[in-house]
Amino acid sequence: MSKDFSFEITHKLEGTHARAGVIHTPHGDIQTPVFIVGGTKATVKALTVEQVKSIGGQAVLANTYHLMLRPGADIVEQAGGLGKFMNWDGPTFTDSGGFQVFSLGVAYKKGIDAVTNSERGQKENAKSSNTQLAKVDEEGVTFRSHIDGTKMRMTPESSMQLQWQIGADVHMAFDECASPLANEGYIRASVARTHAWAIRCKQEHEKIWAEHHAKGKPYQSLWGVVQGARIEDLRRESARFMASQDFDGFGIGGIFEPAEIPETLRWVVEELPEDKPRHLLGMGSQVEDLFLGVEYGMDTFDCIAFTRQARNGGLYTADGRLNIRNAIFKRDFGPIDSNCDCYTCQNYTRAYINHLFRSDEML
RNA sequence: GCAGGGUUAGUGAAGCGGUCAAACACGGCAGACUGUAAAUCUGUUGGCUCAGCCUUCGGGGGUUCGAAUCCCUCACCCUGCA
Repeated sequence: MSKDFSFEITHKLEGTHARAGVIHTPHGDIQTPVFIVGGTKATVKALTVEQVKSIGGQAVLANTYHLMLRPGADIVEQAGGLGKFMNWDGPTFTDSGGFQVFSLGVAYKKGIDAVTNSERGQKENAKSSNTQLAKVDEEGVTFRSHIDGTKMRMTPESSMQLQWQIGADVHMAFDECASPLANEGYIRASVARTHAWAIRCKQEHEKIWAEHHAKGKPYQSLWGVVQGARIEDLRRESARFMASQDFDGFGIGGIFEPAEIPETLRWVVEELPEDKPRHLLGMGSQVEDLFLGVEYGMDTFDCIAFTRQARNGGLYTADGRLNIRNAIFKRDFGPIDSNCDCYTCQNYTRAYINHLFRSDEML
């Protein structure tokens, strides 16, 4: 069964783990390293697919959990798959829904900061959170829909089935993203569970692939997700384990403080095979983290931070970040970034964007 | 002309004798944003030489230990009746 999916490395940077390459998918090539654009609910918020393309977006990552709730994976399948559904003809990724186990579980109503070591996080963490929408057991996860409270169940097998229905080119294995504040015993048990789930994902994936192949449908790849928090032997063990399972690529999961990224990635990259792509899941809220990730051998990245920041007035320029809502931009009739040739910088002023944000205008 | 009601910080609006520099909302000023429960959330918002002090509740004058709150008066705005 030939798999219409491969990865080739075209360049390496001496003295680092950085490399450039190409991921070949049934929906076209992805030049790496690259940021995969967040399209959680089968839309890149506030952008048309043409706009995503015009700024260099090569691939879009959607979310299994969100699409399962709305509109339903079966509807996406009937529409002809994720790309067809959202009019994106390029490569697509789906996250497994594993992260929502975390964000609807221990991080529920606290935000991710609350489960990191940041000062603000510790303060937030002290707030009581007496309800969680997700509970983990060895077999899988029981959720309550954040939309209407319906009790639902997700397992490695069901995540695979849903992802095949949604039909992205890259699927993530169903994992548990443990809180970095959990005790070591919990984290070790969680990584063991993630490994057991990875085997089940792989088995289910092969089974579905055989069915699809028989019908002449294209391959959809499966990437294993490395966990292990900040514990070196666990991270290395997890990476070795995932490397042994014949996945098409790897996701690196977890929640990091920026300062912890280099060392953690180094542990993982030293254990992973060179010839397969590596995706950093939720790479951080700073643009600089992207460059750090490249240096430490990551090929693809995703993060919702930048689209969210943009929606809330946080804009990046060659000179750094600015908050376009600030009063100093009220009468600034220059472009956001004078060295940028994008549509917005070419046609609109800071004063106008400032006005749109202050007016809650959607443009 | 007569009779009622009203005038509170940038705006709207509570307060009706002390715990009032004055609730709340909006507006303003900033901040946050990690595999998106986020077009969301947080802080702050009279002044100052800032654990205290000063000036504010339409203007002026009273009562009281104490007034945004009670009384008199002036101004303006509404609503009825002539």
